[in-house]
Amino acid sequence: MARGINKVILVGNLGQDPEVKYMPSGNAVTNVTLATSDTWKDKQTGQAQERTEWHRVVFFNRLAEIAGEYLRKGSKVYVEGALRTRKWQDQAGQDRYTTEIVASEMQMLDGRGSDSGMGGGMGANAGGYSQQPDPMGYGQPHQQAAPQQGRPQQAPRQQPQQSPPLAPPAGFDDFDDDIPF
Amino acid sequence: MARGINKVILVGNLGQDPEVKYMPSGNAVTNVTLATSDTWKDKQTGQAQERTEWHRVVFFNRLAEIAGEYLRKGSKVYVEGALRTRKWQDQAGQDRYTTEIVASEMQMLDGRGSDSGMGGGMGANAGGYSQQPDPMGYGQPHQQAAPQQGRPQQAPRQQPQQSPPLAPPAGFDDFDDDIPF
Amino acid sequence: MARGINKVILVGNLGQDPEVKYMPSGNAVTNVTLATSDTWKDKQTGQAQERTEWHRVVFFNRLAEIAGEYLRKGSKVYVEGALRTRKWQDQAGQDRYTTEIVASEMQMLDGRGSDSGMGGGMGANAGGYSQQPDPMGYGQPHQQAAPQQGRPQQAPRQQPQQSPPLAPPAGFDDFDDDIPF
Amino acid sequence: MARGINKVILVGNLGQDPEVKYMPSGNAVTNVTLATSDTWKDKQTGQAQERTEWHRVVFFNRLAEIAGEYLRKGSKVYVEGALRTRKWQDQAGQDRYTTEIVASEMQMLDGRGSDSGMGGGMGANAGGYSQQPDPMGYGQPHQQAAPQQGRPQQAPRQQPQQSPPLAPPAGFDDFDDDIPF
DNA sequence: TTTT
DNA sequence: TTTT
Repeated sequence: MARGINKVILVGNLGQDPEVKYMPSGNAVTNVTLATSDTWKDKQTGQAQERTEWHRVVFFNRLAEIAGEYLRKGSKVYVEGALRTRKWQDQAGQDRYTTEIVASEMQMLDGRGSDSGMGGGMGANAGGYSQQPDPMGYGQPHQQAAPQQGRPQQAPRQQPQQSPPLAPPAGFDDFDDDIPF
Repeated sequence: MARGINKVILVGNLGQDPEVKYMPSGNAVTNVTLATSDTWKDKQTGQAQERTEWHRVVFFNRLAEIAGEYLRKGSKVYVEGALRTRKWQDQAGQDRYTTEIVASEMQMLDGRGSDSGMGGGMGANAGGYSQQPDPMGYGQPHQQAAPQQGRPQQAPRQQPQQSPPLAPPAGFDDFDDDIPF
Repeated sequence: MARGINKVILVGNLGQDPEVKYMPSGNAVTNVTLATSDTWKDKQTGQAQERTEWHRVVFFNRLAEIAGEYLRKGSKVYVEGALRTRKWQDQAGQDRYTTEIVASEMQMLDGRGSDSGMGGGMGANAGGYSQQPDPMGYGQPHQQAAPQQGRPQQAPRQQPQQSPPLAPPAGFDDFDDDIPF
Repeated sequence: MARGINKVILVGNLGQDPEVKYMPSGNAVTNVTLATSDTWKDKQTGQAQERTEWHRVVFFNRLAEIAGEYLRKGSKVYVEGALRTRKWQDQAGQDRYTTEIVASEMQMLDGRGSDSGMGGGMGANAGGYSQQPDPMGYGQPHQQAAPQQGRPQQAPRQQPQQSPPLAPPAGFDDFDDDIPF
């Protein structure tokens, strides 16, 4: 249950191909960066100005697998999620904070980046939490095929501490591992 | 799964106490009307103007029970949901349409209308589809107690056709009944 | 100023080309219908099911002109706006209600339907209310060229009462006309 | 104009009283921290868990003055805005990043924290960008009275660089100053 | 009436 | 640092 509302809605383009990793539990975690931009005319000079905002978006579980399979650099995507700021330590041992959007819904808005039959226009909810009783079995091929190949038999090590560590949102998924964040 | 995004976010006050009904399957359906308003100054006269918009909101299942128990006339509430336009026939047999917001999330924003310990600030997701593994067992007392008392042993008749009939969103819940809409 | 929040976010496809009309004041009003859909598997039969929701969206002023120029049947579009239910009389003089989304922001999500250089990805705010000091002068060509051609010299008559009449949102724009709704 | 959508919707409580500052241009900038939280039951232990998310929200111009006047520690508030990540240098000269929500709309949801007649339920748009022709002249008393008292005759110095510097969103307001961010 |  |  939530006290308060923490909601983010983004429509933007991926800056890079998604990075898919697997938790020791086998659950997928996919990170992407999404660009949105504003353009305006400078009042003084009349020059066109542009500022691009880069958003770190993280997908978990089934949504992570769908994102990893269907999104590519340049893909235009709708993302809905929640803000989460993670604390981590840099090389010097200093506290650092990174703010991300933990995605709960994703929808591709173009056909690029899709070498499958899914094409632009698919939609997906956070793994296992769809409002639909059975969202057309998206997860099946992923849970059986894709992850089987991509998932290392040996649980991957936690990344070294100088980079922001993976971190599932509390109570968001079914990780058995006890990962502080 | 969804193609496209259909999202409504409302913060408003209830015009009346909630109306709770039960489907033949025993699932709860709660209807409320929510007011939002705009005020502005008339350009000509400088007079303050106000327009109130009334929104029909419908809750299903567990969320319907929570809404029925904790909301009251005047309650301030956050509602998130989707638009759905239902077709029905008036007395003359003419097609009529009613647009409602099918709520997927609700959050009380004040303590009024709550004679329980829940108070303002609680949050609830659409029944059974919470992103939390177990959202503190809200449904339990409701599914066991409240509905048991309120739910008629005999399935209630469908309302007469001159009023907009109840209608669950397709694929939204686990009704076994085949209700067209 | 608003009391409460009345917000709609849609991503969908146009069912038809936009219908652009002009108010007696010369301000544009554009209506489109937007489709969003849900698909799911029937629990009993395992059959794929689909339900399409049709949304009436109305744009005013500059946004109406941009929508009329760049959107076409099939266009995928992001729309943000507010719900408004209008009352009107049918042929029999009976009160009828129509719920629409009054758009305050629009963004094309594909290149189709655009025979201009604007392409997919443009964004536009409600006429005159952009957060940007000068949103790149979108309105200029429209306010000067397009409307000049499309706008009748004689103000068009209000539609006959059997169809839902045009109606700007209260306090939303700068109409001098006094149109009840 | 925007390419893409960058939207945040929060409902939460202020962790502290707002901090109001004034730019050299005289424009107000108000910072608040907003708490949202999730609670859930641990799957293993059945223990209730809670995680609070803290959001940095920044208001500019007229909205900053309204926020500074009416919000207080503990106030429940609705905020709509956009994500912006600012780059700044810490004492060691290292690049640091801070993500904030630049508010474009704010609405008080309770009466606490308000010693004025405005009470809970008021709404306000980003200064000067309201969709209403004249949102009841909110800014007037603030622009004339409140800021006059609170605003130093001498423009305040930019904060030392070890703390994240003030930074208006690009193209968001009418600052003449050239502040990099 | 759209879309995949 | 809030809130319930």
